[in-house]
Amino acid sequence: MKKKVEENKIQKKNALFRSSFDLFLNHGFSKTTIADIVKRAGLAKGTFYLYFKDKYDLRDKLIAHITGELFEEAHQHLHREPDHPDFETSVLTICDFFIDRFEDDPRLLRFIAKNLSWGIFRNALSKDVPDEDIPFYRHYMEQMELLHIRCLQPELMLFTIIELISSACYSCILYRQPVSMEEYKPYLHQSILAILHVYTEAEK
Amino acid sequence: MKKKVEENKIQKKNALFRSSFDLFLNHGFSKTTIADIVKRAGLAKGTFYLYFKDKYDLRDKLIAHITGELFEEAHQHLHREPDHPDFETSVLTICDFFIDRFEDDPRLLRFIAKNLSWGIFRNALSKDVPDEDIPFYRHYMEQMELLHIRCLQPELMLFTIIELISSACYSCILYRQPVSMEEYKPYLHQSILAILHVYTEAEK
Amino acid sequence: MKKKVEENKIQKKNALFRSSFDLFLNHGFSKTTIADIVKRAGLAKGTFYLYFKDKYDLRDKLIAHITGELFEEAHQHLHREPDHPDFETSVLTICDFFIDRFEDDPRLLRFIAKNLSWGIFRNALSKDVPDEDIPFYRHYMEQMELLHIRCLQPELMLFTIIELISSACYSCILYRQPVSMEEYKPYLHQSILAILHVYTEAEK
Amino acid sequence: MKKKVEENKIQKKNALFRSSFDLFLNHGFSKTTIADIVKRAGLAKGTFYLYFKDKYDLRDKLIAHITGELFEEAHQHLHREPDHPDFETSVLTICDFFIDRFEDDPRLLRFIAKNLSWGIFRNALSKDVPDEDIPFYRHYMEQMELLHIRCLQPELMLFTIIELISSACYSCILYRQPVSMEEYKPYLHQSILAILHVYTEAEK
DNA sequence: TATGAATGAGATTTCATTCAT
DNA sequence: AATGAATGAAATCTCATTCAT
Repeated sequence: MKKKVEENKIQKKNALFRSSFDLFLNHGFSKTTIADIVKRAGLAKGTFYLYFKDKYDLRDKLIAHITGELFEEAHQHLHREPDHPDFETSVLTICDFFIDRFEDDPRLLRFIAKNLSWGIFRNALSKDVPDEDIPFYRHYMEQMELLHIRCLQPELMLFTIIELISSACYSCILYRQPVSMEEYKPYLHQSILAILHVYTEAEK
Repeated sequence: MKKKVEENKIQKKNALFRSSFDLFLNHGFSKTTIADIVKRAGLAKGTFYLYFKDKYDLRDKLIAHITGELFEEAHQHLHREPDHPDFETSVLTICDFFIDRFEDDPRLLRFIAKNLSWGIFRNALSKDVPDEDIPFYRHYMEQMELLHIRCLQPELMLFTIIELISSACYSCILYRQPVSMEEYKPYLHQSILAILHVYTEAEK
Repeated sequence: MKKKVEENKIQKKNALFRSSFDLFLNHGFSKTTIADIVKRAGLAKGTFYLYFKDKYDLRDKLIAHITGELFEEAHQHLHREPDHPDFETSVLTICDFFIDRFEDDPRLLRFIAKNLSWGIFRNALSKDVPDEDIPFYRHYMEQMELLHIRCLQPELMLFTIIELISSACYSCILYRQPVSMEEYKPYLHQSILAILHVYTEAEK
Repeated sequence: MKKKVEENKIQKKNALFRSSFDLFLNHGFSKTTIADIVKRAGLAKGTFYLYFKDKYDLRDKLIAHITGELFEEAHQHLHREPDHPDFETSVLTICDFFIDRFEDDPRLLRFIAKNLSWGIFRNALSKDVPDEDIPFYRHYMEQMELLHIRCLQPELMLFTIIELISSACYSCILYRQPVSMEEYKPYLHQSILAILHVYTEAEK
């Protein structure tokens, strides 16, 4: 019967995740109060403190959670492609996946972009996905090996590309500055390819 | 004698800028209260509201102010160079100027990076600097013309490079993630050059 | 044991009622601050907002509360009379009860008169007093029936008389304008009787 | 040339009257700030204090001013009637004049009713009207004499009637409580006539 | 006389956190 | 483990009044 209690706890935690996620997206982190979060989760105020130290603790754990899911989705998306695309195509496909995802829900973009650091990020990418085969980061590395791509600094390459994509999304999608994402996308693709070459060309 | 009043007002506004700048850098935006700001500026609480609507209004105006100054500095810095460098060298020089500036004062980096949007940015770059020669953006455009560089999307190019630099500074300088800036810099330079080519090569 | 919490809440609310009542009477509504109210009630500032939306909300609820009590007193007072007085005598008795009550505590008069509307009033009169005998208004109606008084508009009659009494009290007791209540009382009685006849004569 | 200065001062004072009148009616006394008043009057804040001690001083003077004008209007209105009406008809005519006036502008009613005392009132009625024949109160007395009406307490009679009318207007016009003014008016008329008789009958 | 920038006490309100139940 | 009433420090913002110009 102890299992039931354990399940119950996980349910409560998830309720708090879901509730705070909605509120952070809709009203922003600093305008969301703990009272709001527990109310929406249907729990009492005191209960919050049984699961999280404070609002910041919740936020950090939430971001890791969300980011992990997002890359998991990206990963699944790539798998759905019929053939084995080459590496460059794979990267651009994932880039476009993120763009579409963020255009669908710009609030998600705002929340993640304002709060993400490479540390949390890198962590989320390598996290063991329950009942799944391979986490994103390992997959990324294996792909390069498989395709005989020589890259001495694969992490720096990934970092550079991801930063480029997320900066661009933030500015072009949320503010349409300096141009809309539709207009910027061809240039973004070119820039990404150029960066790929920077990191792989020399080693070929 | 009306001038004296006007001067006085400018002094007060600047006092609030300086005071809030220090506090935002040292304790962060949300932990800085208006009481702190006016106290340090040596003014009364009500005075704050004669100059700014609220803390957010102050922040936005402060960021535009600071960013403008920063690019002004970058501009001056480039002028100080002995010879006429080529365009690529100019860009890398400015990149390194920002890196140095932010390594000197990471708090400045943190404050700006979390709050800057390309909109404010672009504005700050083109703002008429009183009693000054040329704002940064105009200078940038003129340089390209002078050096016979063909670039159909100079603004997108600038945007891409600046986003790349600021993302990299944020992550490498503030968190040393994924690596230190010292380690990342050569790759950053290469990426910047690659992007320059994306935007100029085709038109040559 | 949940009852204890519930009781405690009622006590707190009453403490706020009592404390604000004293302060409103002694210093007036607008000069009384919430800080004053909670201090006197021995509670924390935040506690106030658990019970009332703001000072205005408290005032309205307090007035209804007080008015209800006042009519309850009047009701009790009438019952204490030895014999069954006729209707006219009853009305004058109640009139004099109010006059005495307000001369005893003119601050009460000032507070109520400035803030009472017939809406709140009417509400307070008929409010179901839990575990109490009969609210004033119902008693008033029953009395008329009992005494075979025909009155097609009993509410308008009551309204007219009460307004006359409260206006007179306000002016004569608080400001002795145009004359003292002692001097005005006989005329007030005559006016009340005249009004009673207006509403009942035609139907005889 | 001194006259010009004097005129200027009167103009400013009137500007403050007009501005505060509008604001008190529209937003209520306590929600109107001195800043609002001077802004609308097109004057500087300091100027306010050259004419009034504070907001309360302004309010009291304004009320007297308004009330005087109102009775002046009522007076004019009565004069416009073709024939010499008898006294009772005159009183009901004036009653209806006030009702119409207040139904036209209920905000005026609210402002006056909340702030008027018989003292200010009586004063306003007797004030020497510039360039006019007789102030209201004197006219009222003369009328009774003229019509051979014996009334030992004319002021108490006037007081009682006016209180009755203003209470009724306040409740029936502003809140339609207990009924609309349209519905209440016949009863109000009857009550007024009954009161007239109380004060005059005995002396006939 | 007129101005309006400056004041700063003080009002309202919020909210993370605690703790008795 | 769960609750939610209570806390009270602290934050924002208002506004009557003053006073140097």
